[in-house]
Amino acid sequence: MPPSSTFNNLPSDKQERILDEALSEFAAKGYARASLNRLVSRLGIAKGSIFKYFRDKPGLFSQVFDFSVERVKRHLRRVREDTKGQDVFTRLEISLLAGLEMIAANPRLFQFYLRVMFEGDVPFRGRLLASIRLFSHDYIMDLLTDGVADGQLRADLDLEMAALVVDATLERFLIASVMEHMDTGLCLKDADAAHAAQLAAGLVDTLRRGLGAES
Amino acid sequence: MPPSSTFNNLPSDKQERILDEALSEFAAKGYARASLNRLVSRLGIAKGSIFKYFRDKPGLFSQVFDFSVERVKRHLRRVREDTKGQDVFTRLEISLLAGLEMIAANPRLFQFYLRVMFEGDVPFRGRLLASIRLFSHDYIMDLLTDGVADGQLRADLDLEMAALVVDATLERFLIASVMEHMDTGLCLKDADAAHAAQLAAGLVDTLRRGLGAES
Amino acid sequence: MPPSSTFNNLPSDKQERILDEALSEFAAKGYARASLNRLVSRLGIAKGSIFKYFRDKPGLFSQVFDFSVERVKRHLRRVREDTKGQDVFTRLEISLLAGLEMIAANPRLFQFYLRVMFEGDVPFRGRLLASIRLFSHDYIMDLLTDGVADGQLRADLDLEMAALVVDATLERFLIASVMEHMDTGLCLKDADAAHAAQLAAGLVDTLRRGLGAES
Amino acid sequence: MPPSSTFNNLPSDKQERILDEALSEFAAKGYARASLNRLVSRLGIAKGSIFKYFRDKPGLFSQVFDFSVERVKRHLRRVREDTKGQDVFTRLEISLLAGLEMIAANPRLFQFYLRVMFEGDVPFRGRLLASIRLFSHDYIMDLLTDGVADGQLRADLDLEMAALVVDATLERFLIASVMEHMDTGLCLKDADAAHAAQLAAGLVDTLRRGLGAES
DNA sequence: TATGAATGAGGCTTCATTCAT
DNA sequence: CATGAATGAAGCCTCATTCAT
Repeated sequence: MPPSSTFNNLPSDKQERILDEALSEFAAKGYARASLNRLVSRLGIAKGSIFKYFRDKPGLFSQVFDFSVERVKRHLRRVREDTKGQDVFTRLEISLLAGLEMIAANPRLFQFYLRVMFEGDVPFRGRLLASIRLFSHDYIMDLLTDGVADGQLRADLDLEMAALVVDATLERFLIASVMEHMDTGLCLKDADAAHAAQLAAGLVDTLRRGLGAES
Repeated sequence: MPPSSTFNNLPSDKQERILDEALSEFAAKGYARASLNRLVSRLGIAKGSIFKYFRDKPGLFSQVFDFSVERVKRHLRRVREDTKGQDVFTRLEISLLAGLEMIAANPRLFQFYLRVMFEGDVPFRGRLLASIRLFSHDYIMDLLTDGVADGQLRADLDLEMAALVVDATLERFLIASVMEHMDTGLCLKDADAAHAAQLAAGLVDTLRRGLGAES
Repeated sequence: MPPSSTFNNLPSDKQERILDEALSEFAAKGYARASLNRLVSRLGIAKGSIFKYFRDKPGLFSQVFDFSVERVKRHLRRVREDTKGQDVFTRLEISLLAGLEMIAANPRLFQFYLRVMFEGDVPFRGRLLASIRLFSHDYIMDLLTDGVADGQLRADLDLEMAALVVDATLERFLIASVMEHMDTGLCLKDADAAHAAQLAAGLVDTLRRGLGAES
Repeated sequence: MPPSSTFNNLPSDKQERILDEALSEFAAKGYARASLNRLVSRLGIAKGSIFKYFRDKPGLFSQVFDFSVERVKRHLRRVREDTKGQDVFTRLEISLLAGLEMIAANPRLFQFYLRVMFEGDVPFRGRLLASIRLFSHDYIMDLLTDGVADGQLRADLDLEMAALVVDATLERFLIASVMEHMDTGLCLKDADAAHAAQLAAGLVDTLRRGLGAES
């Protein structure tokens, strides 16, 4: 369900402001407890407009999700471009650190993601989680393919399997790094960032030992 | 805040039924979205009764938490008793498997726990999480102390530190094992149980290498 | 509606405690908002008992009223006895001061009285107010009759009329003295007591000039 | 706390009808026992609307108070204008009679005021009473100032003190005149109105003797 | 007789959604 | 197109009263 043309015709900064404020609301309260009343009053727009734009609360939610995930994807795709040609494990490590930075810089996004995962009655839940996993898988698959082409990975590697391992490892790392700090509101503090970087390096090293070419 | 004497004077099967049904509601909907209306109508009791028993929605929640956690504790304490005298790492592995079995047998409990962790405005959140962590810490500390007495652990081991490592490792394992199956409603399927057991063995082996006595 | 025999058979200190605590509740919350739940829980008795004793919330209220007013009447009757033989205006002044003291000592009583006057749906309201006024009238009538017999009052005085005037004057004085202090919770402070006494003297003096014998 | 813009945008006759019906409810039942359910069903509007308009029960109450007091103030200010140039004591007497008439014409208003004074847990009680007292003080002060300018009052008069005396006297008179008729529902009957006017004249005469210029 | 568990009506409040202007 | 007033279901909670034990 795309947003209504009414919404698409809005000046794009207003579009962003609406989606951004909605992200804040969903991240703070989860899907069900998020209040469109609060949202429109913070935005200073009419309540009816939200329904014109997105038809529904589920519609808004879905849109916010796509918008937010797209922000992350854009950033990661750039990382992938910028590191083209480098060693595959270095690229993995840089990607992982980028993820950590994004979480630190904008915890709402990860909070939102966790809500989608753990709240029960979120609309489109299956679709949303699958969409994330798909991107994640493709992203890693890309890196690995490059790595094989450059001879940095064992030639006999089952790429699908390897992607699964890497994906799971990285995601679990991110979640774990967040979980240790749930008490303080899901926000990584600076001190921890350094520590996290060190851990990330170790993690990637482990992967290299498992998947890297022998030499 | 103990439950009111009104509740304590109830026949204990009714007590259990109420707490159990409430656990289901909280596990399914989280704190805020759990509906006391739904609960009482499922229980077939009057709305007022719940408030006589627990005073509050937070009061009910707190009680359900204590009740549920106590069930887990009782079970684990028995595991600890039953394995007394065995090798410390074997005991850790058995405990871990017991945890996995409990999750498989009664996913509501773990779901409830995750809700407490990830939902924002849960009452007593800090206290509740701390209470779990404390038990977890004490439980492992006990095993390790026995292990040191029996010479199964390095004599120079910093027990507090070791307990922290083991605790974190085990908890993360449980959470991870659940997260892989969130899509299907937080329930481990049989096939996965076998796989999980294998992983658990590997995990414990790693710990043995790190903490075990040299011989 | 007298209290049930069940209540009359109670040890009289328990009777008093129940009525006294009920007075507190009614004085603090008014009739409608007074909570029998709170009352029984403060008393530590079963909820059913209240209904056995007094049948109803109105029944309890009526009983509390009679009990409380009786306390005042007893006190004032004693004042009347103790001052027998003294000058009638002195007796009026002493009575007035006694009223002020009672208000200062136990504001709940007067608060309760004001609630009966100003709250809308109080049961038996008419009867209760009439009962107070009747006592008040008879009390003053008694003093005046003595005063006439002793030649302290003009012989041609219309006693009924005079009683009315005195009654209204005194009651208004009490209410006024309380109203000035409503903000502070209906309680006369010590400093004001002195002031009030002075005013009372002036008031009685005025009455003497209007009603007294010429000499 | 002003009423929400939602309310201000309503056609003003609807605004008045809502506030007026709410005044009736509060006057009849007091704050705590006033029922918004009853109110909305009498008004024939949806329950949610009241909360959009006033946010709260306290919010509605506060608004009703301001609205009602404003009506009184408007009327009294007009009296003050219309009598400009007349003798200060005449103006006081007219004002007092105007107050009596308003009470007779619309007893709900005074009943409401008494509820605020005597009910315990009324929100904003302090602020509301103070607001009345302030107006009252300023009103009288105005009359007295004019009186001094015109040489109708003793030149050496302490205006603040005199205002206090007049204010207290008039207010007490109003309350007393109402209290005598509480049994019949706070409504002055016609017969009493005549009597009250006579008393008012006497009262003002007393003030003149105390405060007036000597000649 | 005393108890206290059960009841359900009614209280205030929030919310997503609709629709006339 | 935007607005925002109206709606009413559903939420939590309190209370007086009843009745089986």
